[in-house]
Amino acid sequence: VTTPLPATAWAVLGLLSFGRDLSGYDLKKWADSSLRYFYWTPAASQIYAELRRLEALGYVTSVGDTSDARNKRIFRITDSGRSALAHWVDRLETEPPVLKHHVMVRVWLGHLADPERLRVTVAEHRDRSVELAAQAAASAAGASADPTWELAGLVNRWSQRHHESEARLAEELLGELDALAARRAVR
Amino acid sequence: VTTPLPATAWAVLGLLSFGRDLSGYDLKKWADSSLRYFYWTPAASQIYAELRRLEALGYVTSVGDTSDARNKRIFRITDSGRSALAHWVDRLETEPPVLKHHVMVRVWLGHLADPERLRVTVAEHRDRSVELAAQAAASAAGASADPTWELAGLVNRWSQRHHESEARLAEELLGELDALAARRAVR
DNA sequence: ACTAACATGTAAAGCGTTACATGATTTA
DNA sequence: TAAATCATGTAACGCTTTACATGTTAGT
Repeated sequence: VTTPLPATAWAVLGLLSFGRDLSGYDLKKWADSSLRYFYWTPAASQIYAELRRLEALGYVTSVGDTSDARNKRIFRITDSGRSALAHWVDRLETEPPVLKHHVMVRVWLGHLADPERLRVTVAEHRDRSVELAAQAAASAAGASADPTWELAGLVNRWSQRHHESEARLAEELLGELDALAARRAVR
Repeated sequence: VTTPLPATAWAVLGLLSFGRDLSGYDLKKWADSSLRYFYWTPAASQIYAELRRLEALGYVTSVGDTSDARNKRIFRITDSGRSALAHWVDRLETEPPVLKHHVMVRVWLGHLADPERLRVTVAEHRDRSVELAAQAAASAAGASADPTWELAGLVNRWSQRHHESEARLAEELLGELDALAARRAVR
């Protein structure tokens, strides 16, 4: 029986399952440039908190690092951690994706809004999506052929397409907003 | 200056901005069948909590209802509430959408997973997306021509397309998973 | 010597959920 | 009259963030 843990804990453990030993600081940076595109990026303080919890569970250990001593604590996943993570991944009841689309909430309340400002909000969302798609594409390009990374590469490409799709939907919405404004101007 | 409030509070207030006076119970039901597709549906207990907060701020009042007395408290948005909500909607700095895709986290960790189970997980996500798209389409169909509801209708159609896109991306991913399995079988 | 970046953490507070409690109303 | 649904709420807990504290190391 696997300890019930929030998905974020498994995600942090997952970052350590790709064969590299990393510090909390490194994990935060890596999360910002990978996890971010399809899941979320936890605050640094939370990463450290999760690492403490994972260590208490015996899922990670801090290894006395050879090279870069500094102040760093380098973490490594344990066999027990890898096994627990594999069980979590293999669970068939998966939580549905969480989507909280603050932009769409505003559009939905558009009857209270200035149409021009609404337009700007949606256009900014489109631009943000284009940017995210490009970043995810860059991540995907840097993928290795190593079988450990093949699935991660698939997810990178999925992320790219997801954000491209968001941009496209935003663009369509802009068109509809304009059409609606035109109809209202006629009246 | 508008009181800083979580987006969920504005969403609840927003539900009351369409001209209907509703109880907490009704708000929960309506959120489940509309807000859900592009934002999120708060727990019933949170809706009641937000209503109390909104009432304390003077953004809603409970109106002595004529017809259906029961135990119900019917809430109505105040002028002050409508004005505060309009200011929030018109803010230009919009929080980016929050996406936590638990399915993709699992695919990303696919090197630890049973490929067949991974396939099932993705297929279930695709089916769920198809279902959500259909429900959002049903919501969109029931939209009125009333200008107050025009934007809401746009968001309904956006939601439909969004979930259709999710289904399509999942389908593509399934194809890539199969291709990957085939390549591995050859080796 | 100074600044920026590295690196780890604590404390407080807010958001949100689940589980539970309570009672009224409708339907069989 | 029993069950289902309506209807509102409380309590406890967990997740997550922000703001802050602290010290180190690298570059200029």
